[in-house]
Amino acid sequence: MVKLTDVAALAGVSASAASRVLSGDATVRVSEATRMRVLEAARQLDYVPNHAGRSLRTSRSSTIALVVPDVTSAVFAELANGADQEAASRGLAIVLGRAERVRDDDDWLRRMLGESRIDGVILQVPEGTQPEDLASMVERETPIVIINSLDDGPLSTIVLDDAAGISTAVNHLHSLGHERLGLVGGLASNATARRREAGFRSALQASGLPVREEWITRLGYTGADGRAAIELLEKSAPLPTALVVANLNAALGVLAAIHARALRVPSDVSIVALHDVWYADATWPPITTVRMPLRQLGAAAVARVAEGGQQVTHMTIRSPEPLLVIRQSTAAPG
Amino acid sequence: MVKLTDVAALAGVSASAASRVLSGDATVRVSEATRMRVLEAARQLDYVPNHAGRSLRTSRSSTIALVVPDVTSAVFAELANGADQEAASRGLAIVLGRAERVRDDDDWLRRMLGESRIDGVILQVPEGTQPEDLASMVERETPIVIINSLDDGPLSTIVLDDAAGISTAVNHLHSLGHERLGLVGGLASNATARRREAGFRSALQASGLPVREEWITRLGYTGADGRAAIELLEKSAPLPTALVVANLNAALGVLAAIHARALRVPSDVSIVALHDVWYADATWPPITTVRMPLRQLGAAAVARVAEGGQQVTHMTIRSPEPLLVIRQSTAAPG
DNA sequence: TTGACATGGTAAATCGATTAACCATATGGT
DNA sequence: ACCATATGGTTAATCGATTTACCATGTCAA
Repeated sequence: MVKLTDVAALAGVSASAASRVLSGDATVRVSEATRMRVLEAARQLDYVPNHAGRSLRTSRSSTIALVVPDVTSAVFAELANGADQEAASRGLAIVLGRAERVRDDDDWLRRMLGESRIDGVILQVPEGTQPEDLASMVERETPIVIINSLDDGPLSTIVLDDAAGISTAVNHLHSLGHERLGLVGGLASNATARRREAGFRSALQASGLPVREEWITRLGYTGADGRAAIELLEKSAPLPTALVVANLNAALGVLAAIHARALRVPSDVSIVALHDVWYADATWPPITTVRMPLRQLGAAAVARVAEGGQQVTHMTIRSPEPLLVIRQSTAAPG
Repeated sequence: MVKLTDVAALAGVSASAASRVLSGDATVRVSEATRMRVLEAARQLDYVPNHAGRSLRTSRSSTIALVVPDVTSAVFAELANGADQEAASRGLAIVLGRAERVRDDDDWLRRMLGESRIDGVILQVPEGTQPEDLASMVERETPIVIINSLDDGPLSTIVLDDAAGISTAVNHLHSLGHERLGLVGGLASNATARRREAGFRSALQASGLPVREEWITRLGYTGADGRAAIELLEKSAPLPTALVVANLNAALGVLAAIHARALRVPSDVSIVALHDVWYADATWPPITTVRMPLRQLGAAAVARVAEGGQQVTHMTIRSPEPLLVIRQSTAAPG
């Protein structure tokens, strides 16, 4: 590997001068000619600074960890794209971590931090994690931001405007003429799920519709949870004419369970799900969804971590607004 | 952060001695008492070696990159689990890379290698990548293994036994009484897709069934590709009574397209898809799949990269054998 | 008693990049 | 003419861990 001294030698300057030129140090004092020779030498030798050397000296790794419960959740793709882009524009690298490993005691995150491989962390905690579970992270001086889950507490947080998303879904159904709406929600222990449920309730009230407790389930976000939700709702017949599903994965299960009962979507039941993901368009019928500003969430999280800062902030991403993507799972009732 | 000299000081030895003790150097010569003092000091101070320091000195980062075209493909989850586990047992870290970034010219991989942040690479190339596209990686001294795609060429490869997987699917359908089988395959430019198609042809022949070219599509692995495949097959009516779908994502599209035509699964058409993923169980009907040894593939890839070695090897993971997971998308014809 | 070897360590160099602290020469103002 | 200040650099220290090359003592055999 070619190193800084090789570049300096070729350019006929000291390593020190080369370093300052290459890092774009504004306070550097070199003649334009020298500058050019250094840059040209670096280009010619295809110089890439050694990360260990730089990182050791500066004690910064220019790397932040993005830790999510499930990388394979399609919701994650857009989040990661936003994060990537923001990181690239700041010269940061992102390493992906899978939150499972943060829970077991092999304790990936703590090791990465201890080894100084990571300057900061964006953490989406798994469903059901309580603020107390994060206590051990609070003392660290490392910037941490919790996304998409808690919206207060001793760590900085960034969340989506879940209530607005659900409200968009409710308004769509109401404008189609539905008056009997149910919610297939996440676990009550989950802060996101609570925000979505609160949004559901207030959207119904705003529309002058009744809130029927027996039409609200809180079983979780997986496909199996969605299926179970239909079983549960069935017990308190009659079913609502439309369902807001708080997560697209659950919506797959909901759809399957409805098919299994030989009901039709949307003629018997309309469905709107939160989060717009490729397979919303690959089901039958394709599912109407509400698209959330996940890309912006990712970018904001990187920005927040990169800027470090000691004070704890709580932020909600409201822009762009939740976008209704109408497909074929919603129609007028009856 | 506590460093080696802190530990050494507390234990009353030199940094040199502490280093050897902590790294478990077999050739070290220290008294048992000293050893214990060092270990105890490290424990007490909660010492974690600084990665940059170590990496700079040893010029190894103990990190390998796992680069896949789509982290959000559920197929990836198991692969990553196998890789993680093997890596952990070897004291290696894995960073996830998204292959999109390897293609654009910001050239993540080359930077990571240039910066010496990575000792080796496990690379799943995107559909349609040709051996020539990888030429620039060949010269590198860094260990690279290509997984799940090419099965020969100048770089080491590891693949699944795709033919055996497809064969398992064909045998299942044949044993149910199907004789008119179609294949919804991947792009012809894709090596995996070619292996699957070859497996399909030879399995049909082995079963004494005819190969009908008009029942073989090669449109790709996405949900939309699956939908398009049905449109294409439709033109050469009559449809086969059963379809082997080379990828579960495409199977979602196939299922949707079949529903859209008011045909029934499995009574009109049976479907088996390759790869067993959560949403196979969340569709209607739940899809019969063939589960492949992805975990073993991930582990083998890590092992191969970790062992470095200069000679190029080509390997196929055949164990455990492809496993048929019967759900409700397959039944006897008619 | 002396040389050889084992025992239990230590000192110092090294990896590559950054940066604080200098230094020589030129230029300008008074 | 001479001090002050630019200009255009260079030297050397430093980050933390590893590793090569040593160095005291102690022990044992001849």
